Amino acid sequence: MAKTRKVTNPLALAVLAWLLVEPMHPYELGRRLKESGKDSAIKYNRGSLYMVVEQLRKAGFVTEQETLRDTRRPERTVYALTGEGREELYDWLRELVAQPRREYPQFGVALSLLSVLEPADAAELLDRRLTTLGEEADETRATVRAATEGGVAWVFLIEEEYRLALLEAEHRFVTGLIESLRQPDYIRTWHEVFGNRQ
Amino acid sequence: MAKTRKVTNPLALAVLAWLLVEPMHPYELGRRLKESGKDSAIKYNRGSLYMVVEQLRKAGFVTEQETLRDTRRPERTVYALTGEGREELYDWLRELVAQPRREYPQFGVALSLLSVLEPADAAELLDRRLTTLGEEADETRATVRAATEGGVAWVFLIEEEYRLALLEAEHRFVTGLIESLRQPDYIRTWHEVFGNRQ
DNA sequence: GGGGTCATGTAATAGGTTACATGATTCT
DNA sequence: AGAATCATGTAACCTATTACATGACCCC
Repeated sequence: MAKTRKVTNPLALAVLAWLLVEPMHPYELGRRLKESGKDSAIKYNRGSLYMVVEQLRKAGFVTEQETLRDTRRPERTVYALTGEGREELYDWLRELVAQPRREYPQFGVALSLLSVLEPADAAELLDRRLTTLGEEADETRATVRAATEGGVAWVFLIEEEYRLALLEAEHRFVTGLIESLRQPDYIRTWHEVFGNRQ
Repeated sequence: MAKTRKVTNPLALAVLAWLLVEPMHPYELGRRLKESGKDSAIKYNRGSLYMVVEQLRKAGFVTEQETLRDTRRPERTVYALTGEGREELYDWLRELVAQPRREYPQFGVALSLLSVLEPADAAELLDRRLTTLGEEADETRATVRAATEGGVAWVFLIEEEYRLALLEAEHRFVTGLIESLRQPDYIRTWHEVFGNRQ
C-alpha cells in the first residue's frame, strides 16, 4: 500500500495539505511552513520543495494554475490541488496515522554498537546526552507554552507534545542504561572480553 | 562537527564496527548484519552496502586487502579497517551517543497535519494504531526474551529495549490523544472551523 | 548609490534504491 | 537434468541536497 505511492517524501504531504486551503506558489508554501513552525516536524529545504512540487505535478496531484509575471518579482507559478491530489492527501494521511512505520533513529544505531565503547566512557557520554535531552525538553515545553498563551489551539501543537513524550521516554531510558553500564559485573566482563581491542 | 564527516550513512558505521573484528568482504558484512539481528536498528540493503564500502574506501577508512578468485564463487574483495577508519569509528560513535540528533519521524508529520481529519475519523484510526503498537511491543519483548534465554548478553539487546521504551511511550501518548479528540468541545469547534472542507 | 538581504528559481552533484546479471549449489 | 535458491556484484534510475543565479527592496 505504501509502496504504490507515486511521491513518498513527507514534505509532499504538507504541500497537499496547504494547497487544500488555497492555491499558491512554492515559495509561499515554504514561507507558511516555516511561519507555522511545522518545519520542526517536517524536514524542509527549498531545493526539495521545488522537487516535490514537480513530482506532484507529474503525478497529477497538483496543476499549474497560472504564472504571475508581475514585473517586480521573479516569475512565480501558482499551483492548485486536483481531485486526485485531495484523495491522495486523505488516503496518505490516514495511512500514516493508522499504521506505524518502521523508523531507524540514529540513537538506535549507536546503541546497537555500544559494546564497542569502554563502559566508563559510554556512561560519561550518556551523561552528556541526558543534559541535552533535558534542555531540548525544556525548549519544547517553552514553545508549547508560548504558543498556547498566544491563542494557538492544542491540536496545532500535538506534534510538539509527541516530541516531548519521546524526549522524556528517552531520558528515562538513558538514565537506566547508565546505571547498568556502571555495574561492576558488566565492567569486569567487558574488559575480559573486549579489553584487548581498545 | 557532524558536517565534516566524509561518509554519513549509518550503515557505514556498522561496517567500520564489524571490520574492527576482522577483515571481510561486503557480502559477508551483510550476512553478519542480518544474522546478528542488527538490521532492525540499521537500515540495510545490499545496494547501499556496496555503495558505502566504496565511499569508505575513497575516504581512506578501509582498504582493499585482497581479491579472492577462488574459481567456485564470484570474485570477492576483502576489505580491512585502516587506522583512520578506527579513529572515525570511535569518533562517530561517541558523537552519536553523546549528542541527540534531530529526527523527523513519520508519525510526527501525520500529527502536525491531524487537524485535517475529522475528529471521529482520526480517533478511530488512532485506535487501530494502538493495536499495532501493542503487537509490535509484544514482538520486541519476545525477541528479547528468546535472545536472553539463548545466552545473549543484555548489552547486545539494548537497541531493542530502546525501541520498546519508545513504543510504550507512543502508546501512552496516543491513548491520551484519542481521549482529547473525543471531547465534545473539540468536535464542535472542528466542525465549525473545518467542517465545510470535508 | 553601493552593500546586504529578500524573493524566487534552476542546475549540478551526490546519495540511495531497484533492477539486472551470472555462476554455483542443492533439491527432487 | 531442470528448477529453485544462494552468493556475489554492477548498472540504471530516482531522490535529495548544495551551489549558483538574478532582480528587487531597504538602509544609512
